[in-house]
This record gives sequence, structure tokens and C-alpha cells, in this order.
Amino acid sequence: MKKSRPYNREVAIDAALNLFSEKGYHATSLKDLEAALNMKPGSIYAAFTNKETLYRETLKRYFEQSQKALKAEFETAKSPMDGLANYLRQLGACRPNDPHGRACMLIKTILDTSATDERISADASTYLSEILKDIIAAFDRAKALGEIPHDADTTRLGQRFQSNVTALRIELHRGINEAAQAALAEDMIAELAQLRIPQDISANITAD
Amino acid sequence: MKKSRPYNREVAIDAALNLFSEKGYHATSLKDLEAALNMKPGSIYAAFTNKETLYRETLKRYFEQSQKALKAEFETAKSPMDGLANYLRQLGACRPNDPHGRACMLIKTILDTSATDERISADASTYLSEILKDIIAAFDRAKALGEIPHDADTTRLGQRFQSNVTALRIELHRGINEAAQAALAEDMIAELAQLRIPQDISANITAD
DNA sequence: GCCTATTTTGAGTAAACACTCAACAAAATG
DNA sequence: CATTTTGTTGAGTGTTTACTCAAAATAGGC
Repeated sequence: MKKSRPYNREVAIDAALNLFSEKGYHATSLKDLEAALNMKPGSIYAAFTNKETLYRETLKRYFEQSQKALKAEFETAKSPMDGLANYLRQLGACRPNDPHGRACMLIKTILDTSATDERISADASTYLSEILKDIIAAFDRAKALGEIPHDADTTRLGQRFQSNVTALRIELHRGINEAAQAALAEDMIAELAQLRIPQDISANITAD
Repeated sequence: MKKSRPYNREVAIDAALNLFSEKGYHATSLKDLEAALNMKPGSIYAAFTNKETLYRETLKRYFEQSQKALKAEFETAKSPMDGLANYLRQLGACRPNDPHGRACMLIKTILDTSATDERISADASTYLSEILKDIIAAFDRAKALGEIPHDADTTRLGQRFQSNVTALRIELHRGINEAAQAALAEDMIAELAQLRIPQDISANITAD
């Protein structure tokens, strides 16, 4: 049954993602994984080599989903800056247990594994850098479109944006109250809005 | 030897703090603790009941040190807003391995234990709230002194400040380059500066 | 419908885990 | 100096850990 294998594999990795992102790498045991994946130890090891490899594959999937979600935001938004703002707005509206809102697994992974599993934390670090690149690219597009000043330091803006996302996600995980969370997201959105060059509305008015 | 006990206890907890804050709760084994505290298992359990209790006591110590450091900043600063800015500046100047700059153990603890050890993560959550109170109190003092507008929402400002500290600490742990880290801290300081009511320098000039 | 190739199975393994306790050592008290 | 009180010791406890492998089940090709 060669055809069904990749499907099962996806299902298994999604189940592992659920488990790992909740309990973390060290606190998740193989017993937990056996139950979540509905697989016996032998099958798990045949499919994924070992716990570390399974985690790394799971983390890769998390990264791909995250990157996809960010790109989707840019595609539906009217402009790069709108896309970034919408992304924050969406995070600000998440409640705990919302799959979107759970504490960034990349950050969690780095904190959990940097002292004990170098390869895992190196993966997480790489993925964070990839996402940062996408964010910087969005600021670059915003610059080209004249949304932000032509001398804006997009790398710096990207770094700042990503650290805001991290902070917001962690507060979400901590479970602060809904109003405080929305307020925090609004503050971050306002920070973005400040960067914008005011669109010349008067030009439109006089053109009427 | 009743007198020497508390001293040994402090030394032991400091050693545990070093170990736990690096490896985290789940990845630290009793073997590790035996080596770091230079104590045999029996002594550790006689002194600290069990691993969880030792961790909670260690976390309490971390909290007390953090709170003390923040308060010290306010005492040496010229004003509450200066104190907050200096705190960020100091974090921005930290290099990894700097004891000040290691990823906030409270955040790390929450991410590491919220799914498995409720009591530990509840402690961490409480301590974060305590620190938030101190930050809000500083904004309140700034308001009373006329450093920031009288209608400023100090709770919201405090929440925002704390999330900035969290984000900065995590970037520090990730080990981003020195310039990027300093830039990030400067952005956060600039955000603080924006809140300030401009001091009326012209009044001093005309008074001359 | 047999055969070969691929997966799945789950009891089992050695090592590591958090933790205990009877015996011991050292200090404080009288 | 004897006695009690307090702290230390480390081999040993049962359990859990990540992981293995010979055997069984299940596929697809002919």
C-alpha cells in the first residue's frame, strides 16, 4: 500500500505536532507519542528513525505552515503594510487553545533545546531567520510602493516586527485577559501605522 | 552547626539556579543537580523535599533577584522614565552568557511546565504579575511627576513594556548579532521616549 | 492464489530516571 | 565526655525512558 503511506505520514506528523507543541520536546515521552500517533514503537522508529528526527520533521512542518500562513496574509491584504497589520490583528484576536495562537513553537523549541540538543535548536533558529527574511521582504515591498519612507531600515523594522510577534504570542500563551491582549496588539499595529507615509488624500479630494 | 546551614543553602540554590536556568526543568536530571550542588541525593531530598520543590525555591530566588535589579534601576535613575529606559539599555548591551541577559527564566519556565507541572507554572505566572505591578507603579510615578500625560493608561503601558523586555531577552538568548540587538533596544527606548511630555527647556532659557 | 516486499507488531532491553533509607558523622547540649 | 540532635552518605529502590528485533500481518506483482 504505497499510496496510503504518505497520507498516514502527514496525519502522524500532525498528531506529533499537536503533542510536541503542547508539551515540548523533553516532556514528551514515547508512550505519549505511541498514543497520539496510534503507532507501536517499532513503527515509529521505522518511519522516523528516532525521537529527535521525528521532532525535527515535526518542527519543519510547523515552520512550513507558519510561513504559508504569513504569505497568505500578504496575498489577501491590499498592501504589504496592511498584511503585516492584519497578521498582528489576527494574533490579537486569538484566544488560548486557538491553533494559530499557541506560543510560537520555534521560540519554545529554542528555549527547550538550546542547552541539550544543538541540532534541533539550530533548525528552529534557521526557520526563524527564514520568516524574518519574509517579513523584511514585505517591508522592502512597502518601501518600493512608497508606503514607508525610502530611507527606512527594513532589516531593523523586520527584526522589530518579529520580536513583537514573539512577545504577543507569549502573552497569549500566558493567558492574559482578552482586553489586554487586544490592546497589546493594537499598540503594535499603531507602531506599524506610524511608519507609514500619509497617503495624500487631499489629492483625491481636489481631483474630484 | 546551625549558623552555616543557611549559607550553604544559598550557595546550593544559586548553583541550582545556574543549572535550571540553562537546561530547564525537564532536561535537568538529579545527576546534574548532584554534581552542581555537590550534594548526594539523600542530602538534596533532606534539604529540598523533591525536584519540584527545589525548582520552585530556585525560581523564587530568581524572581527576588530580578525584582531587586529592577528596583535598583529606579533608585539610581533620575526619574521613573529614565529608570525604565536604562533597564532596556542595559539589556540591549548584554551579551549572551551575561547572567543579566539570559532568557527570562520566568518565561522559559511557563513554556516548559505549563502542560506538565501546573504549580511551577503558576508560580512563574504570579512572579511575572508582581514584576508587572512594579512596572505599572513606575509609570504611575512618571504620571504623577508629569513625565507622561495625565490620561496615560499605565496598565497598558506596563504590559507593553514587559512584553518588550520579554522579546528583547528572547532575542538575546537566540544570539542575534550585537548591532541588531542594540538597535532593537534603541527602538524600544524610542517608544518610551515618545510617551514623554517634552520638558519645557525654553522656560529655563528665558529664565537665564 | 501464491510469492516476495514492505509494514506493523509488542514483548523485551539496557540505561536513566526520581527518589529512599539504614547506617554514619559531626556538632550542640548538658 | 556522654548524649542527643542534626545533617550526610551512597548503594539501592521501583519505575520510566528511548529504543530494538524476530515474528506476524499485509500489501502488490505475476
